[in-house]
Amino acid sequence: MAGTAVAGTLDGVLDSIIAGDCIEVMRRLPAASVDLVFADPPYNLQLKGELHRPDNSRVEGVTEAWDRFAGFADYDRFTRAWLAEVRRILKPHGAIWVIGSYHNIFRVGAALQDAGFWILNDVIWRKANPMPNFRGKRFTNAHETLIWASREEGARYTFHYEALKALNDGVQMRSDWLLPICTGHERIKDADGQKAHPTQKPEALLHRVILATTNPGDVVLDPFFGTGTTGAVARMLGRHFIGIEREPAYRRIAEERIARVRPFEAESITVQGSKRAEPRVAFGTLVERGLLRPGEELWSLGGRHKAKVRADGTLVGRDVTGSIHQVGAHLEGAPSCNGWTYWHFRRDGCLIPIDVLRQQIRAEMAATH
Amino acid sequence: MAGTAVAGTLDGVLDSIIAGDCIEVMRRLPAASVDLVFADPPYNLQLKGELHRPDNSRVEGVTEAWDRFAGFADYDRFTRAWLAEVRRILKPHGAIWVIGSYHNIFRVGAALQDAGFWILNDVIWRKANPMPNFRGKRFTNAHETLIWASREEGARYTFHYEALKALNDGVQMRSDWLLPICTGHERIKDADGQKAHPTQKPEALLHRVILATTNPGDVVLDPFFGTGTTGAVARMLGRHFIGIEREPAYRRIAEERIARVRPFEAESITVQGSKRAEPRVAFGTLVERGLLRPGEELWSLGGRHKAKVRADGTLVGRDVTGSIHQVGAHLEGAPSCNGWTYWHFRRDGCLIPIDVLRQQIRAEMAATH
DNA sequence: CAGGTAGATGAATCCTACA
DNA sequence: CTGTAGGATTCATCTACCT
Repeated sequence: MAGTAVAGTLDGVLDSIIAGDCIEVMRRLPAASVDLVFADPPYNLQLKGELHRPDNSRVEGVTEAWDRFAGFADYDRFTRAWLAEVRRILKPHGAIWVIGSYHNIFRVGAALQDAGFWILNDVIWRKANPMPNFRGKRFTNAHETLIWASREEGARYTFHYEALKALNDGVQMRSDWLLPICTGHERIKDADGQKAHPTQKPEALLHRVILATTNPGDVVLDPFFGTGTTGAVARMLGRHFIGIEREPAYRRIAEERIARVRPFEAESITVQGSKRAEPRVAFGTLVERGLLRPGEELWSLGGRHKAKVRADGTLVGRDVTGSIHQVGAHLEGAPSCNGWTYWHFRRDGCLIPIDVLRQQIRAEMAATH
Repeated sequence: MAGTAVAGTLDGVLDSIIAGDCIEVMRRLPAASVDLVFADPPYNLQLKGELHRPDNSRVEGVTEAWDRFAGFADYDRFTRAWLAEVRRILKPHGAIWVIGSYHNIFRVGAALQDAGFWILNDVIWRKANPMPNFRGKRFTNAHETLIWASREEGARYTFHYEALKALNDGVQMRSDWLLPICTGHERIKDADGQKAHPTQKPEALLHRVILATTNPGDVVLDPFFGTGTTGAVARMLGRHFIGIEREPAYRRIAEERIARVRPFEAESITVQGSKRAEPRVAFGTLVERGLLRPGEELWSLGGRHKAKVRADGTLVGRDVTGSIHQVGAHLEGAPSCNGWTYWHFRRDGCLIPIDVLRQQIRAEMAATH
């Protein structure tokens, strides 16, 4: 399946994985020959020591040599070099997607703009099940960023607006996508049962990208092919792919994986819409949005108890502080308490359950789903 | 309310709006004097076919290609200049938030890193009610990006982890925040009923930023103050603010707006505390005070291991002697161990964590304080 | 087989006071 | 400054195994 580059045409490399460094390989590919590039470059994570979960198990970080750079300047040189080759081999109406995290995406985005690409959207992959922040020192890093750009300003590009709208229950697809990370059977393991690649992307992500921004028969090139998610999904969806990958182990896995793919089957499969029953609303949200004021008093069901709202969404009652549920339970001497129906706020002399405010927020959220 | 900068201290500018260009104004402010900077810089770039310089003057009479290059270079110079001043006036343990869209955020992020700031998170503001993409040519641009960065790698920074967790109904706050855009009564209109500022940010967004990353009494500076959302929320939450704004019309609106703000009472802005902040209690204290007797046996979590208390507050286990943490870690073969939750003592046939005794000591300490 | 529980794991820039 | 040691810290999901 490994192919050889041929000047002028893509004969011999279509639907194959080319061995080698992506910059050198792309140099041998003909100009203006590729419809879409999907790139998942090294993130330059700069991990220092070890990290342990609260249960003392060790977190397996990305320690591979391919993610090590001397510094930002080194990383920038690398980025600008591969982007220049991408721009050369892209057709005039072609486009690029790049995925990254805060470690690298700002540098990639600036380099894209400097190279003359024209950003069409940045898209947020919201991870349904991200790894938590174990030490409680930052926000859960729960997303990654994709940039979608055309070859230059004003260039035509492919975008299947209606298909994406259909995929999104009939409303316009937004720039934030909720998708689970790649786990379970989809995650490729090696002979030892260890993950074969540290950063395998979910097929659902590539499904959406390729469906939205290519036509059947188009050529999709991935310069950091890894275990071949891009190739597998391209093949499923009836697109051609070209993979470039340095590591023989990754190439072998990708080849076997793609050989098992049955094209067109995916098109008949309805997409997975992860529907949540009732979106959870934090009580703190009511405070943040000004529906309740910090310092405002809430009355219990029956009016026997009072508590004061704090800015972080906790309550202060007599001798007790905590969530609306905790404070309610404590004041009632009950094992548990539904704070949403227990607590009431006063408006125009009437006591109104705070659950009314939750319904209001849910209505807004439903509009965005 | 407009203040005058004073070398060495912030006297005279605290809780005021300074007129002028933010770079020049910051130059007159003392170094290492500000706890937090929140910046909503101009996006600047090629909106509706017009090109603006950072000072908002129109760029005219240049070719498009030259324009674009000049545009980015100009914007970068401007960005790096104001970031350099921010870095100078920030306290060593201070931090910065910047908000932007794909037009500018990649350049800002790269400039932050180049200036030596250390990115802690990028945070996605998911707009509950974004403007749809009317032409159906792209994804609905439904988010903006914020970058949170400390002054340099390894610097301490303020983060009220527990408060944010409380605000999010007891689970860790993620990096994607769903909040409505600024509309309705919150949106400030001018005499004509037109919106007074094109990009007024919602107070809920600032509420979360300021609550999470400052302490009451801290100084929050906003170099692109606009109609003063940062100042209004800072005042509500018992923080000081410094605004910098060029446009007299915006300054006037902001002053009136902030004058109307009623700060929340002090009790309501104290947030859920962290265990880290509680006074340290030595295990030996429990022995000294007779809560545990020398020679008494402790059982591990799960009951598999035993150890004996010594008079000096160390433990003796199988083949090991040391602190409650060291002995626990050794017996479990773990890199570390919290002895307070690991070890249990026996009372009336029940195993009780020794942490209960620590709570008892802390309560006594609080009462006598 | 259904149902419940325990264990594993994911692109991570993940501590800090005190000697 | 560095080194040492106290002790604080996790969510959603999938697999394996047990009753």
